[in-house]
Amino acid sequence: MATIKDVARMAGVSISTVSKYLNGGNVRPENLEPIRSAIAALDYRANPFARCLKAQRSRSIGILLPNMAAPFFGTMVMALDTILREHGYHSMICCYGSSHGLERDYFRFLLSTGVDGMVYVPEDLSAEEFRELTAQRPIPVVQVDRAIQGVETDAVLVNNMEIVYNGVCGLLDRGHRRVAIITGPKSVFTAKERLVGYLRAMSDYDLPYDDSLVHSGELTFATGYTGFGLLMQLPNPPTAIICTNYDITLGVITAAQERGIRLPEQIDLLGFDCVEVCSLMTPALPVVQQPEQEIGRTAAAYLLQRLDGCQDAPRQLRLEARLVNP
Amino acid sequence: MATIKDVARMAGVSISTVSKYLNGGNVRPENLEPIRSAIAALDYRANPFARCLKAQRSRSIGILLPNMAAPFFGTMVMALDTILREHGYHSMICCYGSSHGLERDYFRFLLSTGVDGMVYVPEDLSAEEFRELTAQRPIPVVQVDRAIQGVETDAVLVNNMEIVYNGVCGLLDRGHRRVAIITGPKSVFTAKERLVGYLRAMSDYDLPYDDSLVHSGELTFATGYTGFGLLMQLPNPPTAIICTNYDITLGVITAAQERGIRLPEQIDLLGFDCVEVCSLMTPALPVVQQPEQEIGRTAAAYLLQRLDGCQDAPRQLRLEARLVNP
DNA sequence: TTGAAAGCGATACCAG
DNA sequence: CTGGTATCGCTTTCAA
Repeated sequence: MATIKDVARMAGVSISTVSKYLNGGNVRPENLEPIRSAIAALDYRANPFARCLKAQRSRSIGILLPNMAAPFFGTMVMALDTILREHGYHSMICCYGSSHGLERDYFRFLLSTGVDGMVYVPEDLSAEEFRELTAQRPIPVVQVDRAIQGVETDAVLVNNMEIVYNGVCGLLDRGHRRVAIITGPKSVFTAKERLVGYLRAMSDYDLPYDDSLVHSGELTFATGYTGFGLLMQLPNPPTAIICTNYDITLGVITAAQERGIRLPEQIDLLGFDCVEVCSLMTPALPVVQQPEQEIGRTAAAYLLQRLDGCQDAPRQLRLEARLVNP
Repeated sequence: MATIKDVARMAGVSISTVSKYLNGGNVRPENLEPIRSAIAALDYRANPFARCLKAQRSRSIGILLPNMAAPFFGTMVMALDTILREHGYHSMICCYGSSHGLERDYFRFLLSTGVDGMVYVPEDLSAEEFRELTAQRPIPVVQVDRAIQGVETDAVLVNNMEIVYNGVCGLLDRGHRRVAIITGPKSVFTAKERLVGYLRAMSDYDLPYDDSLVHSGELTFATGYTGFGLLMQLPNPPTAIICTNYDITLGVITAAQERGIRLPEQIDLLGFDCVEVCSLMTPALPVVQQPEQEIGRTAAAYLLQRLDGCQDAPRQLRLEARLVNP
């Protein structure tokens, strides 16, 4: 690879002049052409490491999330990445999956990689751990989809409580009285909020809390699949179920089909995130759709503002999910 | 951030000694402890840019693909990334979407970023352009899912032709005679191969080629959706349709539902990639499932071997897709 | 405007 | 084994 030195030599000017040219400084007109052609001839490209070493910034953003094979996150990340790129940043994506040690490791890793900022979907980190991790190198972080209680950063969230409340009310209005919920671990922010929405709706309809109707586990297909089985075994099984993420919904639908239970005739269902699937069932199943793209775009905008020096108080935005096929 | 200099000073040794300690060299036992505690006290972490500048390698891999919100690519990338990471590499993911200028731009960008190797799902680059792009900085590239004709790199592909051939034969065996295909642009490697599989099956069953049964467009929902409409308007519409990717399949199913056409009773369908959806339809629709994880893992393995200095002739592997719900 | 020179932080050679 | 030093490629003073 050609270096700036080669360009300087070939153009017959000094290194500094080339550097100035490269960085938009003023260069005597008669020097312009030689520099330009030298760059072209040598196909010169600045070494990014040398540049970052000097500049102390990488123009890269860390993105840390559980899983990007899930359409929700995949779509969100694409939107995020597009905006960041338009502004000269590129992203380093890390997925910690369900392995909890990884979340902390990757957080460390991204920091050590020299990212200028971070978009973070937290799952298992405490406020204290977060602070400890970020103490060394304070960079702007935007929390997305979930927020660690007690950590004050920009956050782009969704109105989980309300949307589930509305969804459950819909089921109750249709006459259901035994409505179950299959949801993620209580430690996960979104799972907790969605559970609250469910509980509040049940309570508003004067239905007593029934522990056997609340099934929580990992945010996986298996949780939905086995959860459905367990609910069906109850002496008094539910007549409707609400799921709180993509994989759980798929698990439930699959389990129902395998048992020959027809949705929504025999068991009513409110799905989450998997609009493609729910909309294609006959009849279409109601499902919560989150504004993935808007989430990504907003997170990008917030982060870019911070990178631009914005010092406003941390903002916490709630975007609206909507009910499809209600 | 603390530098190696700070550590050296605090530990009372020279910079070189610290460096040696860091890189697994031999250090006098009594120096070990001071160095260790200095590192801990200062929370020292090597500056990645300085390190890369010196080492002339970044330990990062570029991943260039059309779209990672698609489950096929999302899953593939997750598997790929996991393996790479286990071997000390991290990945830089770029999606060029449907915007063709981007493919070349991002290729350039990834190269300029200093990646040590690349995993590449090509779409619009010619062999010549590819060679031109890679000429400057020769790094190992593994082509995945698709391969540019005339470019000799490792490639991990799928048996597109055979699987579609088998799928179409299945439809023909069930008595269908008018089988249509909705597929991607002929310029896309996989679309072309899948089309060949279709044509060959039709020809093997002595069915004359009918241009109106072959609909090709972008690999999008819209193509499937409108393609279905067009096919239905034919004076003599098909009785079965084969789709050749995720979005197209979704588009077709949606269009069918909106028109109240029942699958597979009225129109038989062979889907592609969207196993979640097809398996949950009643009855389940046959669908081609690709070994996403294996593709990712194999690509990673190939690349790691090259990074390790392997100079064998380029390998081209065909993994087997399979028919689900046949 | 230009160019010499001092770093940025880490590695590796080589003499001690 | 240790530590001084040159070097990686680039940016940025600072004099001229």
